[in-house]
Amino acid sequence: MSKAYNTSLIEKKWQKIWDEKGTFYASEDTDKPKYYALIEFPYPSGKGLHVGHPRPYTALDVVARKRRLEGYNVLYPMGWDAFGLPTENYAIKNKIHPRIVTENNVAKFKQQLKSLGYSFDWSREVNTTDPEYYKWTQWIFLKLFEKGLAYKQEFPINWCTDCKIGLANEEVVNGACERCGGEVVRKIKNQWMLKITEYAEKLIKDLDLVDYIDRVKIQQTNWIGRSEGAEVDFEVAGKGEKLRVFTTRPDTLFGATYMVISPEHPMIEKYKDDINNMDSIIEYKDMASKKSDFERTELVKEKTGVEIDGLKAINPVTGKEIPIWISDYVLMSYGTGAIMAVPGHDTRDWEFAKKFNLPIIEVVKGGNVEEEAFTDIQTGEMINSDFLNKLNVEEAKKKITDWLVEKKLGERKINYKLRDWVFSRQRYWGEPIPLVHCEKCGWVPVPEEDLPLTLPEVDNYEPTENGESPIAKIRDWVETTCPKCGGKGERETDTMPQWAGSSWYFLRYTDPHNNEEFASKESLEYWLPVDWYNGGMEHTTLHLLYSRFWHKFLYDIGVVPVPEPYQKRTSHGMILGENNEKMSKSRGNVVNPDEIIEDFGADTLRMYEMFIGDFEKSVPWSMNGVKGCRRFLDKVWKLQDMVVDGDEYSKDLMTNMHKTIKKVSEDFETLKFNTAIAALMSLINDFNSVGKITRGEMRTFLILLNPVAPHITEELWEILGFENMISDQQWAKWDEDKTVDDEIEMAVQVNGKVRGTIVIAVDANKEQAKAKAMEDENIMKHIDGKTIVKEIYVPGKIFNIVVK
RNA sequence: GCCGAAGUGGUGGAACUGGCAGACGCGCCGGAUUCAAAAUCCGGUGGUAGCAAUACCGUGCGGGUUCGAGUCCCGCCUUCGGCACCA
Repeated sequence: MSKAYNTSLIEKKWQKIWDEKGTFYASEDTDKPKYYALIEFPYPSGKGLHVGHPRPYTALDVVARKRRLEGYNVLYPMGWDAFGLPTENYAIKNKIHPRIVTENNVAKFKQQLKSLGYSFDWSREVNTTDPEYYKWTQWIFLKLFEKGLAYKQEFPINWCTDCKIGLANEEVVNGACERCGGEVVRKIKNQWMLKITEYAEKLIKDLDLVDYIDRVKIQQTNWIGRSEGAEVDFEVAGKGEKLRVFTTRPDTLFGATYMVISPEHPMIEKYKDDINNMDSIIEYKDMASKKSDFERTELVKEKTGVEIDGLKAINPVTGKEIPIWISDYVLMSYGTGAIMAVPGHDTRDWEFAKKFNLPIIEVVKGGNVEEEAFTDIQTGEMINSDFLNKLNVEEAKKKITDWLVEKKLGERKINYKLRDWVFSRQRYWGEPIPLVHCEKCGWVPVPEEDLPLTLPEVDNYEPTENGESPIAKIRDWVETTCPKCGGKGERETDTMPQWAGSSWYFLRYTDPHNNEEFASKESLEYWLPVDWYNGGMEHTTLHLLYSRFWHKFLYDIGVVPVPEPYQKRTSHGMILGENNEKMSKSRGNVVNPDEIIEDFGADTLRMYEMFIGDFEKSVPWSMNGVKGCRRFLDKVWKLQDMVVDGDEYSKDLMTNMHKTIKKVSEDFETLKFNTAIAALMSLINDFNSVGKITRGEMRTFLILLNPVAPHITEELWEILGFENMISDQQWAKWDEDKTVDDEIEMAVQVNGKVRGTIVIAVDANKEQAKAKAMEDENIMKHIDGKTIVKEIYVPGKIFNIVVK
């Protein structure tokens, strides 16, 4: 009889062996094909590991372990994305240095991850807050600066009027400060920006080069939001000045009955002396400035706006004077900050025109513009549009654009929704931006040999009264000499956003201890691109896009060898509480992974998270489900008493063995971990009904289960005296011919309803199937007395008899 | 409001390319074992009717295409993720 299945003993034992032997270190053997598997490195929060973390980690651990058995040199690294707001806020509250907070959190996370038995190469651990790491984050920033992709621009931040600090969007709740409830307004700051828009086209086009799940590609494409259209100049009456708009519908120009500019548009300031209702304009501006962009979107159902009294524009094709309004639905950050309003054919303009009683002109026939805007571009025909009349929308677009270009009234233009990346934070816990401002030379980079520019010590991590980062108070750090002219200079006191360190960490993993370069050319050549990157859907538009941008930039300056960083991108669903709500302390539905490991073992937790449901969907936690997985592993443990001699598969189990190898092998590749495990469960049920298994069957079974449950399988491998360790073996192979049964059960339908089943050879023909079917009483009953009008026979699938 | 995704038994989910809906697990019911319980093992388990064979109904709702629809098409509803009213 076997010993009891003692999870904590077995799991600690193997974790120690793997650690000591360096079993999962990526080897230096570069003759082997490489495989680079990557998961999003965690933010080490003070709460410790969440049961959501192991889901993606286990999934790619399964892939990594399988790849090793398939003969690949695998890199599966782990690190810490450790700069960030929660740590900083914790530091402020508890007056502990964020570095110490980070160290503690990392230690806790690391211990927890180790207890799950992941095959990470811990020798390559990186930490974004380590000066030896952020030295290179700063270096990349300087390269961007050097190439003109970093620039300063005025950009609004969320400003809490009570705390007098800038807030992240997340900290603004219903227009109020999350911590003090104070009023939040938009305050303009001069900020560092990165020109991601310069890469907009490439970021869309090169999606063709990679294998991302469709919804990731779609979301990225939509986020970048390319649209073709035209910029058109409208003259401001009597001012000799042009007001430029972007439109995707230049064909509707004859229907433009008014203009709307953003409340922040510079024209307002410029012509303030000509504007008669400046008071109401300023009032409206103030109101708009109190809304975050998100609130402008969410709360503003009813259109609001104010007409500028004193300025008029001239429609360039009709020559008519039209009014100019301001409204917060027009944003300074998209297009030109001004629009031509065509209420007949744009829904927002229509609502606005109805509310303020502005004229609506129909220029595309097909709808009823008194009832609603007609926005169809497929079916309409131009009317009321002079030389465009009778054309369809597509033709009209082309003709008017040519006309505008010819008359120098406008030009073709491709616009993107994507905005440049605001790269400044007025915070302590981030990478210092390595620039010095000199009166004479302007912004000057810190020389490369002086990197890393490390964070100075401060007494207090709170931002200053005027919204500057706390490091602005450390005068002897701020005051320095200009690296260029040697004169007086001041350091930039803004730090980088959390996204910076995570935009290139996968490059550092390839050569994490390099002091000369962020990674050697050879390492990059060998390991890139990442073969499989899994992460959350919530990172699709920010992190994933930012890191692709940085990577493409590095490619363009010749320091990385491939144009795209990640060959394949997949995404996992969230794990919710048992009550189907997001896990959170306040909801009292948090599950602690340590307790699951303690009570059931790491293998059970790993297996449960893979079995819990569709990997790509969010799914509620279930304690009973955990028990079920433990029950399965108990059955696996008992198999050792059923093993009999024989390297071959027995006749009874032959087809099942080959089927299961195929199923598990394929499902692990396509994120269908749940059905792979279901197949292994079925197989063990078959083992139990046969009552004994050969060593050959057991061997294969352990190899198939190993990626999911590595500890118990290594232990059984050892107990049964198989050679070496499982991690030295080869992945199981299947024989396609042996995966199919000779005979199958086929459903027979009459008029599309199943009336019986027949057992026939897989390759039986229609006549044979029909003969069998006619033997079936119930089938005959439904055919009797009727005429057969059609027989549909799909070999191996179905036999359907249509009768009348 | 916009972008993306998803709705299947009591429950988590399965279902290849349009081909027996509910694999596998949980729960529940019955039985074995036990002084008893837990654990374990065996059997059953979508709904309605029927002793049964079987019949009808059934994949969010309403239509449609097809010999055949969870799967495809049109129109809705609900839930989740993301957001920058994107002209």
